[in-house]
Amino acid sequence: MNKKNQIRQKKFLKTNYGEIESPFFMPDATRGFVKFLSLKDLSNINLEAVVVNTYHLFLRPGQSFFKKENIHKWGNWEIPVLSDSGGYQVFSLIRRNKKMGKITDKGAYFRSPLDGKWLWLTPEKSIAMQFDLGVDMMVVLDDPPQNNLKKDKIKQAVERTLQWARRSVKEYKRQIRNRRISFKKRPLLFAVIQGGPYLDLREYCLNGLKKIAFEEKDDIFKDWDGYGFGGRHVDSQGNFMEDILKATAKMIPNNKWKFALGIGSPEDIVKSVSMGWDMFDCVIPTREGRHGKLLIRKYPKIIVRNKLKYEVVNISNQRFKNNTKIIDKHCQCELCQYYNFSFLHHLFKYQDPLGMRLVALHNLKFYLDLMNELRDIQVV
RNA sequence: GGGUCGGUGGCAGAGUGGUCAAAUGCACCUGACUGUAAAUCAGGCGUCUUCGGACUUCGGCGGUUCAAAUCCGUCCCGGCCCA
Repeated sequence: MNKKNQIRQKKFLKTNYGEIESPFFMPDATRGFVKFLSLKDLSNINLEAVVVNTYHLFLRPGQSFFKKENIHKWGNWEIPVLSDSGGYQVFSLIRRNKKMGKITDKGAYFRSPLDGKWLWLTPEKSIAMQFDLGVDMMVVLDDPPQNNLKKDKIKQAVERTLQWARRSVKEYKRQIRNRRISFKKRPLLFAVIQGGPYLDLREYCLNGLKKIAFEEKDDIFKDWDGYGFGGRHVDSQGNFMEDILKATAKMIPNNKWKFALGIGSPEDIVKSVSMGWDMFDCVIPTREGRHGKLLIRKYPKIIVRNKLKYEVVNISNQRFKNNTKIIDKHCQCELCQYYNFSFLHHLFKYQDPLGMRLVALHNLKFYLDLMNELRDIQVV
């Protein structure tokens, strides 16, 4: 470790379901479960928190279901659960495909991909649903624009995000009051900073969010618990938008949690941690795992100047047919303990769910190990 | 032995004179995936290529035709029916 490196200040996020040390990674359990992975699988790799999705759980099993159940009891989640607001679906469903709905100042009007039914998602409904879910951390509904839109369109999305954030806080306070939740037991509330690739818009958005917090401040709501980086963090070529991520992290007060929504690839995470981002969630380890992309760490495990040594291989490639080596003899996951490249390749040639599960699990372990490592060093 | 239907690219299976290097599916090869409409999606899949094309293919051989996977003859092989 060179002299510029310094021991990172230990930070712990306190939730109703325990503390998590920063930085940490949460897999996406969008529909209330991490695809292909059981609670036992997840506990075997010491998973610390998950992200569920308000929109998807709204569709099924539905809000009324959660009037009687909560996500912890129902899904038997004994770790902190964060719910995303459905804001990303405003982007991924509606903004990317107009047939899927429309966005108005009132909220987002979705056509369900499940059965075609229409669903209004407003900032208020999103917050109320997140209370019904009984999660430990929640995010306000936001409007994430494509990065390549004209600046005035992105400004519009920022304005809408701000307006929605204010309505979200009001609903948050209303819910806390009605449910008589103590300040200590409250779910944490995250705002989302939009602004696309424009730093001045990001700054404008952050200032707007701070202003809302100031104006809405009372004995129930003191301030945002954290801020998320909204929208897309990669440009149209898929390059990580390092500068804007770095500048945005710098603007956020250090006593606030910095949530890098949807980030990202292992190297993007390493960079983001060095910028000060604390929290991450991403579908890469699980989705790409199911698609046969296997992350393999290289030894010795060192991270120098934000460079992480690892390789990503497609296990379906013919070259693995006869490779009977163990995948990573240092890895403690089920895949590396019991199987080899060749057998895994075989599982994928038959598209057996076992292969998909094993790789998703392995990749997730890769991410969790990486986060553990990043806790011990301040990467410069 | 007689009759009849059929033999198409790794497999299944379209096509029945030119628009056919030949639909489609599977298999195979490769790539993409970043707050999950994703066990999904995209591309390639005869040979060679200076990426413009060039060359060899639809059981074998031989014809007809300007032109044949497609029509005719014959042979080989397979299914079914009759002896």
